[in-house]
Formats: sequence, C-alpha cells, structure tokens
Amino acid sequence: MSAEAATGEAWEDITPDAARRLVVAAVQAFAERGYHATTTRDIAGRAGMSPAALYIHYKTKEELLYQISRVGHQRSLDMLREARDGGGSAADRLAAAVRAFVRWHAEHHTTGRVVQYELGALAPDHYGEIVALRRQSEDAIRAIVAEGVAAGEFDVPEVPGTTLAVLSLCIDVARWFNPAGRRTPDEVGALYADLVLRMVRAEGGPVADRDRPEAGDGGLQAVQDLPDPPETADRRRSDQQ
Amino acid sequence: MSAEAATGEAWEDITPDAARRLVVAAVQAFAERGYHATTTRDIAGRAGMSPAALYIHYKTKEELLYQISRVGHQRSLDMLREARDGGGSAADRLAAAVRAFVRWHAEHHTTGRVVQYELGALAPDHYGEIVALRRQSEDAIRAIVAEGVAAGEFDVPEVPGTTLAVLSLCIDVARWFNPAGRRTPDEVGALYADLVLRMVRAEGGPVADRDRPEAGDGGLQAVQDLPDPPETADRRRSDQQ
DNA sequence: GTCTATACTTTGATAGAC
DNA sequence: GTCTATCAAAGTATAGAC
Repeated sequence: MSAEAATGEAWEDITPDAARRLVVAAVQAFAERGYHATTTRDIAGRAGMSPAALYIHYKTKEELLYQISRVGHQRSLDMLREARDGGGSAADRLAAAVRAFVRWHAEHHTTGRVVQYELGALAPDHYGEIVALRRQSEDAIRAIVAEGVAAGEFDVPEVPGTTLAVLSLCIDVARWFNPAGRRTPDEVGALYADLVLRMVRAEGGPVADRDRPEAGDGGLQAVQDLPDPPETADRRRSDQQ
Repeated sequence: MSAEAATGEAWEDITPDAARRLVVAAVQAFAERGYHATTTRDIAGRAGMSPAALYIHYKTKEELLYQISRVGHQRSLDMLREARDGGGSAADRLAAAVRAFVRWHAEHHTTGRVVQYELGALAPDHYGEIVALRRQSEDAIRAIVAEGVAAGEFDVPEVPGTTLAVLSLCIDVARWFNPAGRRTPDEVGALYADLVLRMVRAEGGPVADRDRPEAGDGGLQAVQDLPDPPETADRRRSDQQ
C-alpha cells in the first residue's frame, strides 16, 4: 500500500478533488514535520498546486488542521461508542474498543499523529470544540470500565485513572507505530486488547462494594486532564505548571 | 511551587546563570508552543535578555533543544538503569522503574514534553545520538521484563511488545499530566506501577518454557519502533507509511 | 479554479558599540 | 557579555490575469 493510499483512505468523502488532495498533503506534511514547521508552499506543492491555489479551498492553514482534527476525532468517538454499545460482556466491549482504536491509530498513524499531537496549534474556539469531542471519547471508555466494575467483572484500583491509562496507551500508538516494523496494525490491536484486559480483570470472583463508579459527574472532570490551551499572542506565560 | 521553580529544578547544574535561564526559558516555551512555533525572541525575552544575547551562549536555537533533549534522555536512562540494577524481585524492580519514570514525567512534565515530543526538530546527527539513548532506555525495561518471565514471575504475551507498551504508557504521562488536576506525581506513579504489574503478573504459578527472552539481539531491534527521522530539505516525501 | 507575481510580516542570526 | 540596529531569508496570504 502506498503512502498516499494509506493516508488518503481516511479522506475519501472530501470533495472537490483538489480539496481532498490538499487535506491528504497536509496530513502527511503535518505528521512528518509538525504543523508549525509545515509551510503552505509545501502543502500546495504536495497537492500539485501553486501556493495560491490552497486559499481557494481553505481560508487559512489552521483551517486545514481544524478539518483534519475534527474528522479524526469524530471518527474516534464513533468507533469507541460503537464498541461501548455493542453486545457482550464488559470485557468483550473493552477489548473491542481497544482493538478498534489501536488498529485505527496504527493503520492511520499519519493521521493519528496530527489528530493527537497537533491540537495545540488550533485556534482557541476550534481547540475548545475538539476538547469536547475528546471528553466524550473518554466518557465512552470510562462507561465500559465502570460497567465492568459494577458487574464484578473488573477489578481496578481506580476507575478514572484506569480509564486515563487505557486511553493514553492507545493514543500513543500513533506516535511510535512504524509500518516498516514487525507488527501489523491487527497484531498491535490484539496485543493491546490482551494487555488492557490483564490490567482490569478481576482475579478472583466478583468484587462487590468496591470501586463503584462515582455518582453523577464526580469523576467526569478528571477524565483526561486537559492538554494545554493553544497559544495566543497575548498570553505568553502559562500558569499550568 | 512556581512554574519556574518546577522547570528550573532539573537544570541546576547549568552554568553560567544566563545559560541556565535560557534553557529554562526554552523548555517552557518549547513545551507550550512547540519548538518550531517558538521564536528566539521569545526565549530571550523570557530569560530577560535581548534577542542577540542568546547567541553568546548557544550557537543556534537547535542547540538549545539538543541540550534539553540530551540531558533529559540521559536522566531517564540513569533512572531506569538504577531500577533495573536495584534489589528485589523482577516485580519490585519493574514497579520501581515505572514509579520513578512516571513520577519524573509528571513532576517535570514541561521538560518531559520537550524531551518526548520535540525529537523531530533535532538536526540529523543529534537525532541519531538521542535515538541511541532511547534504545538503551528500552533495553533497561526489557531486561527487567525478560528476567521476570525467565523466573516465572511474569507471564506476558510477548516480551518486546509488552516492553513497548510499558514504556509508551509512561512516556505519555508527559503529554496529559496536569498539575492542576487531582493527582500528584506520586499518586500517578503508584497507580501506574500497579497497572503495569497487573499487565505482566503471572496468575498461576511459574510458567516455564514460555516467552523466554530471545537469544542474542533478536528482540533488540524491534525495541521501540523508531520515530521518524527529522526533516531534511532534500527529503520531502516520507516512505514510512 | 488555477496561475504568476508580490505585498507585508516575522524569523534566525550577525555587526559593531559599549 | 549584553545591547541596539539590522540583514537576508522565509513565512502567510492576497491581487489580478487567464
């Protein structure tokens, strides 16, 4: 499978053709060099256009990133919700979620890198929208974990923290996966589903009255301790550390 | 603890004072905005200097990143080797490695972000040097895992893949950790050590003749499927996907 | 919709006074 | 060692012809 085919697969829906070529080119460039190191000339060049032609389809470079980020996050969310709402035990559904999420991040690791690691370059309002999608993704995984604990199927030290670890493990696949390596996306998905089930599986029988999911939104906030907000011209010093 | 104190802690050794201020400023700026989005004016400004003063202490912006990356990776490696060579069972040593590595990435998440996520901006020769350090870090963890398997203490689906997952889990802490969140670095370290032990722990007794570490360097290459090489002017198209 | 040409800004890095 | 002033290059985005 060629580089362009693998990247392009995720963007079949986009029309017209020139716009899709720009998105595919932007994904590849952003993944390779990062958003800020990528020039509009580079994107346009990869798409076979002059630098000016980019602006017919996208108002700014950031709008390209926003499109990529939004579609990628929505796709992730759909995938996780489908696993959450699928049939079977909590273990079945958690394994399905991890398998699908990891396989996607391996298969589309180029897109995955942009989606997961270039968030900070989004404009503040776009950033906020994406963070909302990320929270919902975490909600989906946490629901499965919490249900497994409530059913006595799982035994975890802490529901929100375990959820965070599971999500984190899956996301980082986009960073390290190398298609020239020894594992296929399917194999990584299977391995990770196995490892995650080991993390949450109850060793003995059902464990009652322990680590029940908290009522209301008590745990919802902690979810995925949020990444930094994007830079702005007037706030140069961060108070986050 | 102030932002500067937390970041500065890791850089006490650097002299003269102006050089250290520049490194601390660069770490903060690179972590917030990324290497490419950070200007030398910004770094110098945070360090209380004029833009030109930066070049008395560092020849280029990249040299600053290299210094940060090298020190951070060396520190990580020392930490992991110390755990590997410490006393106790394989479980004790793996828990110690994860606890220390995770705690460091949480406490110094600002530095951690630069160390783990800005690799791609290094010059090719510097990049190669850093990759060598990363391989050695992975070697240290894999050694503990392999020893646990050999002793029948651990039962894992695959030694190199499990090692990769453990390392990946720890690294990603730098991305998501938020000091304003509910967990302290110590708590995250303890949680993650627990989760990792669940991943590798044998459920029954010793499991013999299974998943023995491969002889020689058979598994060494797979280690950490390498991140992409840094960009160069003449290689615009990547063949990695 | 795409091109060539270009306006305008910001960038990394240097020169030379002190 | 630090400053002010500045250069050359590269950046995003636009203008106007076709």
